[in-house]
Amino acid sequence: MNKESISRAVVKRLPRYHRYLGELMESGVERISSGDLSQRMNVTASQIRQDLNNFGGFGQQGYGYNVEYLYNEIGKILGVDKKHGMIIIGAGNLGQAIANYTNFEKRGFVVKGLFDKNEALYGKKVREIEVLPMDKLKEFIADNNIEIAALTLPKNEAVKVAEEIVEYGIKAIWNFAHTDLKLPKDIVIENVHLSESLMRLSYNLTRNHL
Amino acid sequence: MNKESISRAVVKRLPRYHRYLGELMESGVERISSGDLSQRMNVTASQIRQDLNNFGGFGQQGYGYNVEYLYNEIGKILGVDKKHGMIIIGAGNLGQAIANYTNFEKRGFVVKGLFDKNEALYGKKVREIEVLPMDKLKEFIADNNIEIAALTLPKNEAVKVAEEIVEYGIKAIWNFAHTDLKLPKDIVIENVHLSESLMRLSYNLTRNHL
DNA sequence: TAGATTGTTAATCGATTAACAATC
DNA sequence: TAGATTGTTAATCGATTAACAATC
Repeated sequence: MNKESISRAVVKRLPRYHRYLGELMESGVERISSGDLSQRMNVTASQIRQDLNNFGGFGQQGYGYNVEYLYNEIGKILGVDKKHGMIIIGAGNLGQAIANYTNFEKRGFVVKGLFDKNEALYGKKVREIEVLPMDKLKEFIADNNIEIAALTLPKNEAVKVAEEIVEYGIKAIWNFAHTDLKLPKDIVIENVHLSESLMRLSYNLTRNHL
Repeated sequence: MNKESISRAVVKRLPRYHRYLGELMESGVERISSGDLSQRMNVTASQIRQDLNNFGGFGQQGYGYNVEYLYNEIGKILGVDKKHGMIIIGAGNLGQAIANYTNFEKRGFVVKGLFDKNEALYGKKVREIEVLPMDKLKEFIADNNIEIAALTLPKNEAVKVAEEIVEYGIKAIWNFAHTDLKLPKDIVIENVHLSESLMRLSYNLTRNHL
């Protein structure tokens, strides 16, 4: 029932608008024009207005945008107005880092479980979250209304585990493994490929200093 | 002295080509055509050929591309044929996760130091890397030929530390803090904004299930 | 040689920017 | 009301895809 799909480029920018608006709110700014925001964010005012108008007219001529209202509206578009149950599979440093990062919780992403195949970690707690064995995955996902799984484990394991948890009803995968997952197309996959990020940095570093 | 600059879109794809070619090499494949590679990577053959021809003609008509040769050439373009000295500032879970990830080392990114303001961590070692106090930064960067700093600390601290280390000669920043750094334009900044990534996931999850 | 596949030019598509009428 | 600034259409720019001659 969605009109027509929004371009990836626009979606990619939305969280950044959200962040800037949040900061403006914190510093007590009530209204902002696209021109003003464009300068702070280092983009064009035209782009801001075009982006927002994909979702509706949030501003008012002669006034600009109400910061708090726009923040909340973008929050709704991004789905951070609702709680999302999340688990982390792979309780190594990276998995623990994510489990510890309470800012995700503020945006509605609630880490409810941490899984690992290493028995030595069972019972260990990160904040209030206990490390559980992999054979508890099915039950846990069903019982705790888990939509999202962060995969912080080696690529071979990630591929297998991904297929498994999709069976169990996981709707979205936050993939930190260095591989592309092939899953049914209604499953949302968001990749965080750190080595690719580092290689882009390296490219720019190399080009800069010719 | 560089001809004309390569578009961001192309640069973004290069590491992924590199990864696929590496995997092909591992499985003993010697040559590959753009058509074949395009199917594996789920992109068009035309795009692959266009992308590669930004940097030169690496293929041969009627044959395709030699996998190992192309892998190495893209490696050179990305600068992973050379060693790059790196430090990590912020020795929390995320900093330690990166320090522990030996795959970066394989691609030439050598983590030489780990810094934190928390005295309790001094002397602690992650692999062979010792946690050092912040007031050793200047000396360490100069003495160890450090080009890259990964910033894995809270945003307020990240902003200050970034300015400081640029003074000390850091050339590129791998920024994990949830803020945009404003630095001289010859400094390379590669952002990894995990909460923005999670919000994009959330957007797609929300749109999917209307 | 004939077949395959590149390198590259041309055509298409999509995203960004500019411009301005609508309107608060 | 006059000034400011949006929402939106039109113009430009850039990136992707298609097509094909060159050539191994």
